[in-house]
Amino acid sequence: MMIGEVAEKSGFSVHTLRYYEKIGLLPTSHRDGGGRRSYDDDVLRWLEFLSRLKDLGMPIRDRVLYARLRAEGDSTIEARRRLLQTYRDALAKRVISLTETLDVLDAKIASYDTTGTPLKGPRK
Amino acid sequence: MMIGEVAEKSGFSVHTLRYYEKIGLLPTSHRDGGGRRSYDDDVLRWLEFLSRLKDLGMPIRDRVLYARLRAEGDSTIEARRRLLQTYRDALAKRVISLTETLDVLDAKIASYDTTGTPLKGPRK
DNA sequence: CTAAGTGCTAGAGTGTGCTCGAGGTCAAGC
DNA sequence: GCTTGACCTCGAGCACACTCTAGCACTTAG
Repeated sequence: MMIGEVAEKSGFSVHTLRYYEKIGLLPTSHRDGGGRRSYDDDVLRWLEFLSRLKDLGMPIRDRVLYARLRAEGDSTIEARRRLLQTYRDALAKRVISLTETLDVLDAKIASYDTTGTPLKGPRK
Repeated sequence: MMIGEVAEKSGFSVHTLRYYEKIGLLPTSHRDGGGRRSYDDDVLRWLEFLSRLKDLGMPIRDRVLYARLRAEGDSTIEARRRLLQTYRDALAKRVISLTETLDVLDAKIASYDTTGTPLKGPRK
């Protein structure tokens, strides 16, 4: 696969993929005869996982750290586990908080719908 | 209340509060004799709500828009409702997606924890 | 009376995470 | 053999949301 296809399948732009490689989120690409990057399917699973880490709010420097540990092999499994555990716990809290926010919004929207005036009691 | 107290109670910095006023997230403050901003308790509830909007990912532009509509009074209730509804729906999807991510992380962490079969599992 | 503390403005600076542009190479179809 | 389009590098630029600085004014405790 060339970079354009990876971009299309992963949802990251070509620019972003090259940027990710530069900062160490993606391993140094294998190149074809013409110097172009050549990828195999594994990269798509890795990008999907990276995308989840990004989405849950892991900053890029920790994603890079995780990628570096991963590249170092099995000896870093414990470090990776601890890193993921930290973000997992934060995420669990965040899901709870966002669920509360969802309730707050629903209440607010309901107050707009029923009374036409926010934060007042129920209509008689 | 002066700005420092609002900062302490709301969790926003003094700098941020002045910035929020400048861009229209907070109404133009009343000033005391010495030209200092003076707030009443309402501002804390408003800041808490703004904080939720921020937390759910509403960009500052739309928070400003919401604040502007709110300042314009009851005639904008329908517009505000629509705005909140949009973000509520996105948030509902996001909560689902983050819950999935939580499962993904838990599975991954569990695979790291299985010391029984040393690392023959999927290595993403 | 004075020093510490808090406040003020305008505007510049910062960190994050991309995003884009200039100027070029390379492979394939017509 | 030329055009088209995807790729390359390097580095600058951008959007967002603050965050901080300089230089000054005001208030309050001792």
